Amino acid sequence: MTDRKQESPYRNTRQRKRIMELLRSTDTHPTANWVYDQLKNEFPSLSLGTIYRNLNILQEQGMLVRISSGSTFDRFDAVVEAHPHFRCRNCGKLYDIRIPEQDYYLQPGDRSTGHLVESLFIEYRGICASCLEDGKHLD
Amino acid sequence: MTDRKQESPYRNTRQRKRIMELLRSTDTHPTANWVYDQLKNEFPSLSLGTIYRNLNILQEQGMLVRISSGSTFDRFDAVVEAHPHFRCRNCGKLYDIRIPEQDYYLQPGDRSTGHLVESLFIEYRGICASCLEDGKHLD
DNA sequence: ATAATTGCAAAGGATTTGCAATGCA
DNA sequence: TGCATTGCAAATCCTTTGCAATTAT
Repeated sequence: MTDRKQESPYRNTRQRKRIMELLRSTDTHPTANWVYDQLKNEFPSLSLGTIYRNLNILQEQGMLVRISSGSTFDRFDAVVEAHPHFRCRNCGKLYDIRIPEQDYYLQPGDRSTGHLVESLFIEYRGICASCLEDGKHLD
Repeated sequence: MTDRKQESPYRNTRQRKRIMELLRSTDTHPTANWVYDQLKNEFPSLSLGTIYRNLNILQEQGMLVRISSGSTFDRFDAVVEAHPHFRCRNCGKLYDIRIPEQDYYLQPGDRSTGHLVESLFIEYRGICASCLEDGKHLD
């Protein structure tokens, strides 16, 4: 492995740095608007557009993950490693679930996490058979 | 078990019936707009509002499931039973994965489904510990 | 008949974008 | 200095909603 300098066109602005720090400091899966509220005192002329642009860039860089929150606004998570979430259908909160991998598949009715599991949603992500076939993913 | 008549305030309009039929006839997890496009010839004065209202009602009735599609528009699935999905990061398509429950846990790199698995997203849904505690979910 | 449902159009809320000014590298 | 980034405001996109007319039960 040769070590070569990573050429990234991205810059490290104060705004971007603080957005990332903020997301790393919490496990509440904030919304873009929450991030904006937290930082607008620090940057009086901050705009929501800047928040969104940065969240998208940071996601592109793999620094954070976008969690689409059923039909309303998105949430962002600085914990990139795969881990299960729990969403409460009553209050809407989104929790991290930290359990060993072999215990990932909790059954409906399970309360071992303190939360009452009613249903499970699983989504794999990657490259589909069709795109693999014609190498379209190399575009 | 006494059998009593189910009192539902809902009506069975032609529009709702066709929306449901359409969703049952496909496994492409259509968007609201796709449904609208399919039906507007059949109902020349159909409106998107009607589609959305019906999708919400059908979801309420448990006839279909809303799948929030990372940051863009939602998709709907008439297969209500829990089953894993696969989302292609290249073409954006959403696939059903039909495998036995004990095989749910595919590892990154797995190609047993034909698709290349890169990551796994797991979300449980139910009532969180805090809501359970104060019975808030009974509201 | 009564109340759910429709079509229409306008409102809403989250996110994106064009552009001139700004500030990292 | 050059170009990514910012702030601002307007634009977009998906979804919801108010209202009067229609229709299922």
